[in-house]
Amino acid sequence: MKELPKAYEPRKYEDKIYERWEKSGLFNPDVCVEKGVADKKAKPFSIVLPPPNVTGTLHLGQALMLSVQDLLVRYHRMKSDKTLWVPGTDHAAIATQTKVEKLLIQQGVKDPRAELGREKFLKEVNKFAQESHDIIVNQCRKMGASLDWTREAFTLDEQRNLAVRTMFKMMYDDGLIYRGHRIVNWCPRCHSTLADDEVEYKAQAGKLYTFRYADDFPFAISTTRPETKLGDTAVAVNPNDERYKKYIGKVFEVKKFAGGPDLKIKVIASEDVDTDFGTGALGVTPAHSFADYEMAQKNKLLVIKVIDEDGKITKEAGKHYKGFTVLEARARVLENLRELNLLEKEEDVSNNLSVCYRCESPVEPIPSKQWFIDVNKKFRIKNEELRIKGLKVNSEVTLKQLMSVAVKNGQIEIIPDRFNKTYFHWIDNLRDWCISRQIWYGHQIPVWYKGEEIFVDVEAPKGDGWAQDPDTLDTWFSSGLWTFSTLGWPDKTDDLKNFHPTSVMETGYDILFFWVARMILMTTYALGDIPFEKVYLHGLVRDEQGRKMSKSLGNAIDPLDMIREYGADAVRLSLLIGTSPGNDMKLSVEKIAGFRNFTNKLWNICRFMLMNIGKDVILTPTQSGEESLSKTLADKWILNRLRAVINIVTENIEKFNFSYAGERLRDFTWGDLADWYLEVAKIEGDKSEILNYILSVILRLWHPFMPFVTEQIWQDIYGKEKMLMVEKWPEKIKSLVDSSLIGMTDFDYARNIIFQLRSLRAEYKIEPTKKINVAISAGAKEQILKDNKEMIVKMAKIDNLIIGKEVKKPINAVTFFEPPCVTVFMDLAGSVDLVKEKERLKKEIEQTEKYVEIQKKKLANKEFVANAPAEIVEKEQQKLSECEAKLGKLKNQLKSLK
RNA sequence: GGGCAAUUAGCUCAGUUGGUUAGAGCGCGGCAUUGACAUUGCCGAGGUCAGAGGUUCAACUCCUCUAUUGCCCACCA
Repeated sequence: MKELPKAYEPRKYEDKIYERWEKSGLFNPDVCVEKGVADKKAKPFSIVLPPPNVTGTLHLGQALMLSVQDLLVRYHRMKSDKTLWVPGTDHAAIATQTKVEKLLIQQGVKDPRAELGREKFLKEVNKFAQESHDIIVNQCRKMGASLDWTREAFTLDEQRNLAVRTMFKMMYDDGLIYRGHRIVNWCPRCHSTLADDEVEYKAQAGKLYTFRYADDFPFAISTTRPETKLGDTAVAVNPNDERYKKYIGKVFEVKKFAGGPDLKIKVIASEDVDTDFGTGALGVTPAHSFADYEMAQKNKLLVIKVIDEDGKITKEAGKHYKGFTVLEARARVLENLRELNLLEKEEDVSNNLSVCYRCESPVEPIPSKQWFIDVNKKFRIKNEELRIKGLKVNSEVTLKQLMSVAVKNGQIEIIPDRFNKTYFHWIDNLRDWCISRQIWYGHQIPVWYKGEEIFVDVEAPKGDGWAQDPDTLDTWFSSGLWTFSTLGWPDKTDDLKNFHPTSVMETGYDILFFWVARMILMTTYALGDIPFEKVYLHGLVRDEQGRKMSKSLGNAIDPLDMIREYGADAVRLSLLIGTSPGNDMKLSVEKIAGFRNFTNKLWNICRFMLMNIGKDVILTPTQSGEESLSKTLADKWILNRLRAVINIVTENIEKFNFSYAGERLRDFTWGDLADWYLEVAKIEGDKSEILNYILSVILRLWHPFMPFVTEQIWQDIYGKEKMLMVEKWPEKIKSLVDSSLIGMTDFDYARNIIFQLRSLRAEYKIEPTKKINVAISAGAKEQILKDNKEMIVKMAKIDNLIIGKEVKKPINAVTFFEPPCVTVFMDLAGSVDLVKEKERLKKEIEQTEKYVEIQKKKLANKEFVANAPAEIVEKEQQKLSECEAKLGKLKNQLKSLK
């Protein structure tokens, strides 16, 4: 029999183990079927990995996501499901391009895009992306992620590009994608549009200025952005506002506003105008505000663009302003207004500045011609195999409705469910999605122009003179296809048939809208099916003080450093235990170190068990027949505990309560098994079979949580032919013995006595040299003590135990000193605690009796039974029988105490 | 402005559909130790479960209000 080294050193084993796993091919479900690990007809279980961006290295958020998903995947693989976990990476358009631009600028290229041109620039980006990809993929391996690398995908590879083009064409033909001149969010630094949810808001101290357009303008307006007023074409007032009613419909001409352009200001009415804000009159700038644009549409106002794509003032604002930046222009407008004595008031206000979520530069709403997805347009459902409940083929729906139905009808379950509300709220407020981006890195829009002609198709048009739209698609457009594009769509592949819809989508709640919602949109539209059955949202990983981890704060924990120092298993446990879905978690190095201690503990538990199993026994993992293994009270006890823990762990993994499952398993392993059972085993001896059984069960239970150390132990014990990764998950045992049955409570009773005996020396200040005899009278429980006398004596570290009738002097818990021995007399049958216990039981019985009475009356009430829904009556009935059973149990307990 | 969540031991958090005496890890104090493990074991201190009301035989758990903190959405120019 082999022996394990004294301490577990993750670094020595992890890479080798991963290599063996990968080489075995068993990450691939097809190989599992081939090798008989999973049945061909087995239930499929599939997850598609949320693709990490190719912009950097693995961070803790991704470590968390890999831990959770690998836990699920390993669990299902061990349950013999046909289990697939598809890896991939995301090209992350703007993010990657921005990063490469920064790097090039650092290298001395002043304006990378202008200097290199599209082709050369993209070459640089691709080079960077490839390097970054290699790093991150390798880091996923370090975490132990059992991803099927043979199916790896990239959001920007050939297959995915085909999917994107196909999708674009489909939506275009359905009239869902259109090109329009609209107000869009524009980032002057990225030089691109942004989707609504790519805009973030930062609270800022600002100023609210109140001024008149001109001396002869009848009233003043208020604004925080005076520079945009160069493009005003109207003033909106509330139609009920007595002050301004008379002006509605009138047009005022303003000559050289603030030394700049001539304006024609029409006074219009709008219910949305708050009469109490500022002067109650709102300057309307149709070109640079979403709300104003809408008003302009309604009132047929001119749209004058005064800010351009560089964030500079256009010539429309006149020579006096042309070419200035927004901030410069603001100062200039104010200066002019002051000179003209038009500025009436300046107030400090806090307002929200819109910034780009990637580069944090201020975002400008500007009018621009872009591609949009229309979320409100009705179209006919054409999918032949429509699998969304509540919809019919050929009926008319909007994309919004599709997204909403799939969740509302319960086909997609979001965990935790409170995010349902957020999801629906988001859909309600959703506007058309601007999908074109003026960046180079991404899927180029499959649209070609020749003069006035437009051509939209999957492939480029034949013939000369066609030029493809230079813009690329929003990165979320391609990510939205991820669950099915990775499985081969638009081809009708076996993978698609077998593994779609996927079982679980596991990701952070921060991209519920960005990504999860878009996947639902794209999938329901393209396939007429849901993308996944369950959405499990994890929280953000924060530092000890609850701050976001970031490089600039210097509080970021690098998962790879942690893996090197404490092992991947410790990192995984620290991310899985003590966390709950949808809630942020705080992580510290100490916590990871704590779990490193546990991996080592498990190692040593196994090491010890191995030493006690006996050197000549050839071990094979066992799964059944444990009944015959229990010989002593302690055996019975530990097997009962083990059964309970198998059930708890299994049930809670199924319910996505990974933290609880792990905690209970740890409590069992450390508390029950190591601290108690193994100590007893030292005394009782001859435990080969039962230890072998327990060992093979706990290793399997732990494997999804900490795959490396468990696999290493497994192979050391059972040989390299056997791979724990594909061993069968322990069966749930349905007929679990009730915890109140003798096997459990009796050992707990004995354990209790041992606790008391152990503290005798301290309590009575007995010198270490003296021997202790204990005389116990314990009433009804005396038989237990007699049966387990030897074990108790040894565990309690006393010298002799005299039980029951053997006690000559009936004395209540006093000591009798008799050098060189000490005899302690204990009367446990009449201890104070028992009196308290009786009182407690009586009270409880009283309460329960009352309840039973009430319940009985309720159920005797014919009116209630006849009118209430059957479910409720049944539930009440159940409650009653439960309580009656409990009452019986309590009475028995009370009896046994007397 | 609208919404969501959190508030339990010094710290980080569990507490599974209301039901025995509210738990764990870390930290703290004490004791132990030569062969599984100092990356250890045992014992202990420490909680009016944020506050107030309500429902109930029974509330950390359900309801209402209040306070504090965090997040999301919208946005008033």
